[in-house]
Amino acid sequence: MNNSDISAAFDELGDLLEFQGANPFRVRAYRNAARTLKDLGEPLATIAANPARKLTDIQGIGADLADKIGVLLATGSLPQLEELRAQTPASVMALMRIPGLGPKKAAVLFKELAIQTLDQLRAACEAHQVQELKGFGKKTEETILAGLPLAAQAEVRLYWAEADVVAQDILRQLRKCQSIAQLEVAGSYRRGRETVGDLDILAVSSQPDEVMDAFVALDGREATLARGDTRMAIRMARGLQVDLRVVLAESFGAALQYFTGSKAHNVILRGMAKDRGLKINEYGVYRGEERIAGATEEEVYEAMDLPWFPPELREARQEFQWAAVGKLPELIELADIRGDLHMHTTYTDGRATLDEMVLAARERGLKYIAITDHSKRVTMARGLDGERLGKQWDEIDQLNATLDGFQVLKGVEVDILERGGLDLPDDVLVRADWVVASVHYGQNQPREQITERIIGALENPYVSAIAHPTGRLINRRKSYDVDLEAVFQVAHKHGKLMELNANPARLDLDDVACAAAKRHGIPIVISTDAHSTDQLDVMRYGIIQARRAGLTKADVANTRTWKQMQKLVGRKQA
DNA sequence: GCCGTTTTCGGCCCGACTGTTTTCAGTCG
Repeated sequence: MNNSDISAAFDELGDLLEFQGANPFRVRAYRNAARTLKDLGEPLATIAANPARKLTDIQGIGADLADKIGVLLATGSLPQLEELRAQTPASVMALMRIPGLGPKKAAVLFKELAIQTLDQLRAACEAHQVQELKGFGKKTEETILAGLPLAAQAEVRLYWAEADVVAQDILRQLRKCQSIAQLEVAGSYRRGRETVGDLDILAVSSQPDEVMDAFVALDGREATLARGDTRMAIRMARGLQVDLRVVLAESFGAALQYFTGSKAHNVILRGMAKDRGLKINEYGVYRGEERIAGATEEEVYEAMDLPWFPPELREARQEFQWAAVGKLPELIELADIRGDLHMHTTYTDGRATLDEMVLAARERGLKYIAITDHSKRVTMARGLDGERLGKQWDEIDQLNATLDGFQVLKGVEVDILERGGLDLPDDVLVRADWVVASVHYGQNQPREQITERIIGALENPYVSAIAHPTGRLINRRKSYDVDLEAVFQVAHKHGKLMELNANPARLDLDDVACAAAKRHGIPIVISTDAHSTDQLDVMRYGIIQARRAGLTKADVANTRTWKQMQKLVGRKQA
């Protein structure tokens, strides 16, 4: 079992225990542990196998959970989990996906009416059995019926890039409301998570009713879910929920901090406040009745002697430890990027010509790009053999002769073949300035085989980097089963780079894996994999993911000049 | 279930909104 399997087991235990009405703090302990283990970046098996180390040194892992990790590693299952599963059909857990139905109400439905599936729940509502239950009523029954279709459709989280379009449109519309003094989108959107489940809008106004009227009038609103004095929630297309919170200017910082989260980050922050005899809520920081901070995020954090945290770091991972020693990383910014080292042209499956890509890259302020069209195995993209590649490289040489202050690198995205090895011979690759290698076929091979293929590519002296190293497509396709730890060790040994693919559907290496690669001393290269000129703009999504990983300008290779890059990858001077 | 320089028991972040309630529980973020 790997870390994410064990993390999933703890998450499931938390869900099942919550449904059983267990102590909520016990439930939280399982969920905290699940989150910590998913972010760990080092295999639990490695720690467990080392007698000099203890699993209980991991924050949130005590004697009990350490034992359970041991059992999971040794046997691949957990008796307690099996037992709980037997008591609670998986379909019952789906009841809790209905908005307004939590563990308590779901348990009542299960115990009183023996409801086990969403279909049975619908029938019970239609027979008006549900409204007779204690704690339920006519309204609850209607809410459940209205929520059934939402629970049936799998929970869809939008790509950050998609959420960004909706968020910017909402901001544009709300800015017309005269009574709004300040406006921000908080939540996981502000933290730059790769997917966003809902949007949290924060507005400063002394006229909450006017703001809410503007909110109701938004183009694209499909339903109003709640409306109170200061809080409101609506649903937009694709089931996207948008929450609005209206606060006074004196509370803006506290509210922005609070609604940006993450929840785990806030729990730690509030615990720190409590230790100091302070209380933090969304209105401010309080000592007794007296408010001592709240107008800005900076003063909220300062009240705890903490620096302002970039939202991307607020995941309760490393940020409080970094802050404690004054070593918060200075995160990379889009303007730091000098070159883009993965893109395609009409030679293969790109939609723009070589000249068009160069012009678009120069317009975006880049100093160099690598053209990395596909190799021949990728037949769907009309991949290049040595001869056609040579023709492209001749064209690049001629083009470079005409360019001033900009360089086009002769590159290729060489396919890592199913049986291992690369799709182009070394005598072709040696002539390239930059080679990215990637897996396109045989993605379902077993872990050892995929890992071996990628390691084989890293051992080729002419390969510069591995592109989209896990192959996942967010919401659509899982990662290959690759042992990244083993890959990183070999990459570091041979001085190779790893790509963070900036395409909003890929974004791999992800934040956790990027941070792990950094610990191995591997430079990250953030690339667009652009197949058209406008796709060069996806670079900003990669930057956000890199920031979430805590990467600085120095950690990202393509913030350097190409000359500096060449020293990094140990290739010949052009 | 975790945690500890007030510590090995008794805490564990905090408030808004809804619906079902005559004062609060459940859900949500």
